[in-house]
Amino acid sequence: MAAVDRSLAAGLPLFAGLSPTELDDILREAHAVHHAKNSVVFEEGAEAESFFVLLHGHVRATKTTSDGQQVVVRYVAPGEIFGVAMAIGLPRYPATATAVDDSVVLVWPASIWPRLVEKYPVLATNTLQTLGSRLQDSHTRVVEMSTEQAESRVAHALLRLIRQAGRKVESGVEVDFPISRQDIAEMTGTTLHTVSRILSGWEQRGLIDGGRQRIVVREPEKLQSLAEG
Amino acid sequence: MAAVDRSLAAGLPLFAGLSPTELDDILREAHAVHHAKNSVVFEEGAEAESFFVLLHGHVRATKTTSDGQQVVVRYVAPGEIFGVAMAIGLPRYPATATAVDDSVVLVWPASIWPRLVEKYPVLATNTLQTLGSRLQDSHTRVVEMSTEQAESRVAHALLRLIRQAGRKVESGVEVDFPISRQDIAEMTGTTLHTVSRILSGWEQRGLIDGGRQRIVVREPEKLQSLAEG
DNA sequence: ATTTGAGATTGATGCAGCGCAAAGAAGATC
DNA sequence: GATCTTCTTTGCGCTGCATCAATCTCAAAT
Repeated sequence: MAAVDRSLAAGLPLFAGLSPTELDDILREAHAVHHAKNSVVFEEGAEAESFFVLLHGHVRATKTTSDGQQVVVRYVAPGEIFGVAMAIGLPRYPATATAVDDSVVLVWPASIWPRLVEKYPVLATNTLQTLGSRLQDSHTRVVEMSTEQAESRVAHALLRLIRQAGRKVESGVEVDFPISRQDIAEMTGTTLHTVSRILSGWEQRGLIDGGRQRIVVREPEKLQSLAEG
Repeated sequence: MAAVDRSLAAGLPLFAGLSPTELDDILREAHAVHHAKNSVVFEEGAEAESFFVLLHGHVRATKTTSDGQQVVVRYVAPGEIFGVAMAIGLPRYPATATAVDDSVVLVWPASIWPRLVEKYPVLATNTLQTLGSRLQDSHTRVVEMSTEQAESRVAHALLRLIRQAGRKVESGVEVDFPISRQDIAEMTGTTLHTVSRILSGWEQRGLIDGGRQRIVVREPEKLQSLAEG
């Protein structure tokens, strides 16, 4: 098992309130794993054998319906814990996690979670915060899908993407991992075609720059006003 | 402050793993409050001064958009913890909670949550489970709203309602609190009109019995097959 | 018993966005 | 550099559901 350096993990929200020694104790049980772009970290329905922290890269969580349609549940940003099925009492992963970029994750055996939490209860409270903000996000999405129409939903989704994973470039802010129109459709409950039309429109109006699996937002404020209808 | 009898709270998932003495210690800080039908327990955006456990009745959580549209986030069943803003790091309630029936809730000051969790870490892990299943529900809803059409979504919502709050009657299973077509519309992201048409159709086919703020499901299996498309 | 207001039904109309189709553009592979 | 694959664009017809509007019904209030 590869030893994991403390400096990689110090400062992550999950480990807030732990001393360096305690952190070392926790990291001793982990190992770092590299995932190539487009490789699957874990599959929906598989036994939840591990839980994870994303150190570098980006991971997409998706659910698939019985008739094969995919829905993007969320994107995991560096520093986040994910795959916590065990912590919430699920024996299996509820979604599929795919690296959308070359990524590095810390991996712990799920079986040690109860022991770890008993020893360091702050892990539970920190995870509670993470889960809480995910729940907020999910509810926000439900509200948006209930009340807004496609263009506003796509605008909101794009704004969220650049907030969580935006990289400054000369012309604006770019989503810093490869993302297709299909992905955005699966995030917003529309179709590839509708998203393509909407983004083309925005590009003509100079709000964004498009490209193959690339989006640069030039005018976040104008996008914001579109998002609000 | 009214003393709360241990027998009311023993056996609730939130308190799993606590001894009777520990439970008493926690209940000492709580008081029971009655809420009349249609009264508000807490309001979206208000300072999160308390957290709650529902002992009896039913509570609806809703969010309101800037333009005044309501969305039903979920219904709280007896035994559940709710209003846990503080535990997930929010200074304000993210939704409005309304008693849809005469209800009894236990109330704790939110300020004691950190101290309580420090003393009884199992509270955090139990809350983690609750939050996890809520997150699952919310994701399920996102998936349904992305991929299913109105009739399936209403069928799913109704099945969930009778599962979580169903009462056996001679002709089938009844949702055991008052629920309007408007409420169901707000749960499923459709309109009152669409829900009314759908339920009328089902009633003609003998799947359900309707009534003013009343729904009895006669044929859950047929509803299930509708839900699956 | 009457009133009143909230909830429910039902019809008519319009349109946002989906399904389908076909072609073009940009990387990936060899 | 040629081929292949994946992603994207764009046009068109169609339909599910929202929107608007009118009416009906029942339960609680007085």
